Amino acid sequence: MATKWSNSLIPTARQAPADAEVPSHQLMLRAGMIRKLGAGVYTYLPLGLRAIQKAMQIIRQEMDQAGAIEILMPTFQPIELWEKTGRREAYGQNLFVVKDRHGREQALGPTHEEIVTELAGAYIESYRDLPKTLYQIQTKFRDEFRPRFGVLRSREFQMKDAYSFHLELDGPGGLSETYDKQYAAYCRIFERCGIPYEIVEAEAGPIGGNASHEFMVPSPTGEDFILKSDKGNYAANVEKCEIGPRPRNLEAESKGDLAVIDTPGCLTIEDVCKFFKKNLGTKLKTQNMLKTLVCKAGDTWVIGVVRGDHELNEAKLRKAAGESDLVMADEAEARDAGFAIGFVGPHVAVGRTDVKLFVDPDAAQGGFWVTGANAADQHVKLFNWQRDVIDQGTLPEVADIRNALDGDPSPKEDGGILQMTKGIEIGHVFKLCSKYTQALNVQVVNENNERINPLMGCYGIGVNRIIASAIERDGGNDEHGIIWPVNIAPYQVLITPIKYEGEFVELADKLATALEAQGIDVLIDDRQERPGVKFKDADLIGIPWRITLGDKALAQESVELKARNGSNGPKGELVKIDAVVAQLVAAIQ
RNA sequence: CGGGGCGUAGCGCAGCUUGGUAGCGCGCCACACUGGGGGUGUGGAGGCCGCAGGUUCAAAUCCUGUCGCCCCGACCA
Repeated sequence: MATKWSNSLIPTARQAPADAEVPSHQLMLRAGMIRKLGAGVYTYLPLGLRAIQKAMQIIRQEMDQAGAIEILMPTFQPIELWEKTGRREAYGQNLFVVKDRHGREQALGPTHEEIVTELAGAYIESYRDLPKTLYQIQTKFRDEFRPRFGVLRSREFQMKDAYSFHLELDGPGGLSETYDKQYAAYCRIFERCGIPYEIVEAEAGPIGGNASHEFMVPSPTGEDFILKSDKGNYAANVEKCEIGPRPRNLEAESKGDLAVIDTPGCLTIEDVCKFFKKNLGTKLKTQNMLKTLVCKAGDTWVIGVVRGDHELNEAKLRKAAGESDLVMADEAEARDAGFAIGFVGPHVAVGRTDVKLFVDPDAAQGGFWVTGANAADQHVKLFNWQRDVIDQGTLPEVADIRNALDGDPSPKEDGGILQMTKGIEIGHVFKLCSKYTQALNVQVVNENNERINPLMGCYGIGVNRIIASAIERDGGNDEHGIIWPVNIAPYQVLITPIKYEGEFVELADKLATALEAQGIDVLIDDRQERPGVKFKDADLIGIPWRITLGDKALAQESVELKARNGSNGPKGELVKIDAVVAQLVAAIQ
């Protein structure tokens, strides 16, 4: 049976709440798809639910096609598992932890690596059981520090997550094979959903290579930064993006003597620049300063130096230093170890055997650097690498350790230039290898009866984000409302009788029944509203095809057919009643 | 976590400075007119002014606390 508008719950609104900033959020609220219950928590009303279910159905079909098997794991998870893998710490505040009546802590799952690995440990015992790919679609919880943009960053959301288990990385049945299958399935899913996407390299983790990819919808409202070479042969997210070779010159001569300047309370680069302008009358640019960041790996201090206007990339520094456990140093601890946090300069490394010094090429230059004086409330100017560090017996290592920026050279070394855009992450595929099977001591026996940790892959899709991205995408909305891709639209056809009475009732029902017999879902606007109201609402909720029933067309035994995306003209077209079903079937399938 | 702001009807907002019986637009209900792009009129309903204390004859308004929400920043999927 076709849905009658009056029987559904579609609370459209003329105005969006003031706190809805981005188009998808505003339109989902105005179209009556969702209702906010609290920060980052939404009820899905009928239209929202239908859209999400359409996306889920496509995902299911493609997962099944790719050989994955659906299961459903608990949201409510023993905290011990999270402690064993170290992710309680790693997730930190983003992990929801609840106590039961006995005071035991449980996590509300933000993802399910621990749970699925435990499951595999219980039932997958032999290489004969491999490979195996399990997936689920369910609710995840993340205590986002700052939920925003409606459904794009919420605290409770729908995710498809798949996990695969393998004996080997390569070859038949290997992790790479399944990874490629999932990758291909993702492409089909997003194509069927009708959303434009780009695939970028993401931070790969322990085994390197192309071990992780993110699927991004290009959009100014995205929160992830993507860099693409203008040669079209490289794309990566900002955490991952390497930068091509850049000139360096550590040996440049100084332009004057090192001078200490009192800079009371100037803890940041910005502070120092303001101080120079205000108190010294000198215009100091951030790019003429050196930012010296103190990190720690085990007992070793690792200092990363980047230009004042650049950002340190921790993952790059970690790789350059060869220290997998490198993190930003605790401030108090660093102070105790002799680092004047806020006033650190690269020459702090001089004479210290417990410090490794790394410098980004853009910072490894001559010039008149202003940087910390390694004493509280003091900076120095005219810092010079050769004189103040190298001649003092410390050799800094030059390495790419900063985040890439628009205009940087491509790592492909083909003259390409990186360009920065923003995107919404809708999918992520990742080779986990044995991280979790080791942590949770899951083993299988191989052909030689040896016990080994199976390799894992994980593959996630943000279902809500598919819906929001479909609206955010180019052509996904206009000044009147949403424009759905046909495959994830809440309904494919909206029948709008100008008057819902008499022969129009019968005609609407007849067309709806005929369309539904062809597998097309239909919403009938049976409300006793003025035509203008119905048309405005139709545009707002964005159903791809609208059949308008009115006297004018009926006099010619016709109806009006209009595509929401304008593909059959701004006013649509007149179609004979007998022909409209066939025409829609052809257009939709 | 730092800075800023906001909580008054379903939504958008005014009222607060200078305390004196709570207002506007949209939406909602009834009736009439109207009837192909949010129409018009008349009449209505709807608020513990986030919550708790305090000051006062009197608090939406002033004070204190608290909770919630939002924005910017730092942090992070």
